[in-house]
Amino acid sequence: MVDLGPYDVLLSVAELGSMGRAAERHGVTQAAVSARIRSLEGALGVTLLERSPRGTRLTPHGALVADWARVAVDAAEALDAGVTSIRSEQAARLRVAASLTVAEYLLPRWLVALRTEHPETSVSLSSRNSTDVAADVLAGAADLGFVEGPAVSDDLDAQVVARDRLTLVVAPGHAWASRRRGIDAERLRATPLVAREHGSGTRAFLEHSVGALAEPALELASTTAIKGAVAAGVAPAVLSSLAVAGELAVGTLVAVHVVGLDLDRRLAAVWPRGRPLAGPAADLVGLATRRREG
Amino acid sequence: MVDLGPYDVLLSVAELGSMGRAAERHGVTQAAVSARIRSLEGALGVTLLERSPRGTRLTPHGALVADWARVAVDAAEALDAGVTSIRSEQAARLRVAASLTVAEYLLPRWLVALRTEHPETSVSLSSRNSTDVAADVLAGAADLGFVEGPAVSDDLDAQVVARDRLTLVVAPGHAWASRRRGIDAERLRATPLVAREHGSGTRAFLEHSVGALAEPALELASTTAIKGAVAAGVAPAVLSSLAVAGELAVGTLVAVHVVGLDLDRRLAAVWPRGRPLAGPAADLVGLATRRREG
DNA sequence: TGGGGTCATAAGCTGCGCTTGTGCCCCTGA
DNA sequence: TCAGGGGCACAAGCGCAGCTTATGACCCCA
Repeated sequence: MVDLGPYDVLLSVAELGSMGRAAERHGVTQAAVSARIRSLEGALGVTLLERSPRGTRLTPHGALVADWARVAVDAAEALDAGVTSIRSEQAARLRVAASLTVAEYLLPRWLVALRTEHPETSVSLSSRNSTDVAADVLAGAADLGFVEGPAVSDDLDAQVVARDRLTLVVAPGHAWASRRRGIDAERLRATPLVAREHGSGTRAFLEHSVGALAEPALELASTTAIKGAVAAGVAPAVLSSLAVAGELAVGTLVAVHVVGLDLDRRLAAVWPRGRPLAGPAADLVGLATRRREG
Repeated sequence: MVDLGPYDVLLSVAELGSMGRAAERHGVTQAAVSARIRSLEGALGVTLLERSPRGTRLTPHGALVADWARVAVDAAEALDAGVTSIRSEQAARLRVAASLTVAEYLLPRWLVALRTEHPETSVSLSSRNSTDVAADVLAGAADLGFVEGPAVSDDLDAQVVARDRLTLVVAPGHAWASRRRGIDAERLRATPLVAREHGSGTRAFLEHSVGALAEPALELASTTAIKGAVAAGVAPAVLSSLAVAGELAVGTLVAVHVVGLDLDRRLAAVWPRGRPLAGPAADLVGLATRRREG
């Protein structure tokens, strides 16, 4: 597996314009940075940085590699922020409970941002379904919750932090893929889908919107596995737009409109009613909201 | 920086259902896999795998971590496939020249797929603008090219492998973000944008569609930097839908419709006319096409 | 009841990447 | 004109992470 360390360093050098400053940011020696970059260049056989006595700039090759690397490094940082928050810290200053869609796609990046803006805040995350999240927050087992759909309890204050849309997706070769008009809800109800095991909030929301569904064609444990099965032509699936944005852009999956159905969902932060948000919880909600509202 | 090795192993274990088989896939001992997983669990303070004498399954915690990890590992693999193809191999069996959008967003994943389907194929990649790509292919300096927009020369055969759409994006707080109707082309022409240095094919295509543009508000070296500037409210930008799909889904950026303008683009593979595709070049084009067509 | 499958543990070795220390080069400013 | 500082590169030595090998415990099934 690739070691992202050198690429992380490369990105810092590119941003800061000097190996010395990048070394400082990473808490290592300038010599270490120099060696890392050189060995990276050695492995690639091209120079990535244009050195000068005044500093350092990316070469065109370097810019391409840096763009690729940014994606990987960002994903790795999100992963790290996520797993750090899972580590059951008794010392955690902020206990968050989140439903699956939020935990899977949104929270890691929020945690990365929170870490840079408020490094002193430690977060502990537990992933539950939406009703359990509400229960945890009401019982004081969590300071802050994130749920799918409208507010679940009158005893909670809520703030919408994101939206998504349940999206019917099929493989590019599927008959539905070329239907410009989409399909109707009846057709969807009658079709076996690829679904998540233990049908989470997504499935409940879908059944609430279209009515009872056919038995799943296949039940899988992870969203990634579902996407793979759909792309392989097993059956269609209904997933959050957050989950399939990349695949839709690249064309690995195709979205199919469902006539007359509005599958927009609000993703909201919730906390005990009447107790104004403060401290780390307010930081996190503010940061999450800012990502949408500017 | 996070070491993705243990997560890669975790994903293999989850997929194969046993540490021993995962060890085999990675070419290491079962003991090494066991140790890696244990140390990962130790660092997190939770168990990720449910061990049994018949094998191993993800716990709910494990499933969440695995979904996060899949994103990071995939990105790292794409990065690795990309840099491997930059390594100027004299032994390369397939020389590819690609324009920036294709090189940045599409090719790495194609190369990952090519590596698994045809491990014996080594690829060398050079990133040029579309006209240079065509010239390289015609001159025999590249076996296969990928260009933006319609075919550039009558001496080349072409095959559309993907589409994208140039997209006007602004920060969520920008005045245009709330305009349901979008803005007209005149407004776009008159507005200084954040642009890429040395305006690549994207800028040329845009000027071809809407006419001469205002002087850029800011010129930056990487797409990532442009997205950051737009999100920070510096100015709008026009980028490939491939570049902004994730940000649009999450809400970090907002797409603005430009009335009466069709910015759809075809991304095509090109090769010398009359010489039917064969060998590694045919593999790659086929694989890239299949990702769209099923 | 033994054989094949699973995972865990212990001991020992290897190699990668760090630090420290130094050298060279270029620009700047007194 | 020359000293100083900031830039990067090179060499020597060390520490530790993670591997392998070898073995043990457990469970299931024939």
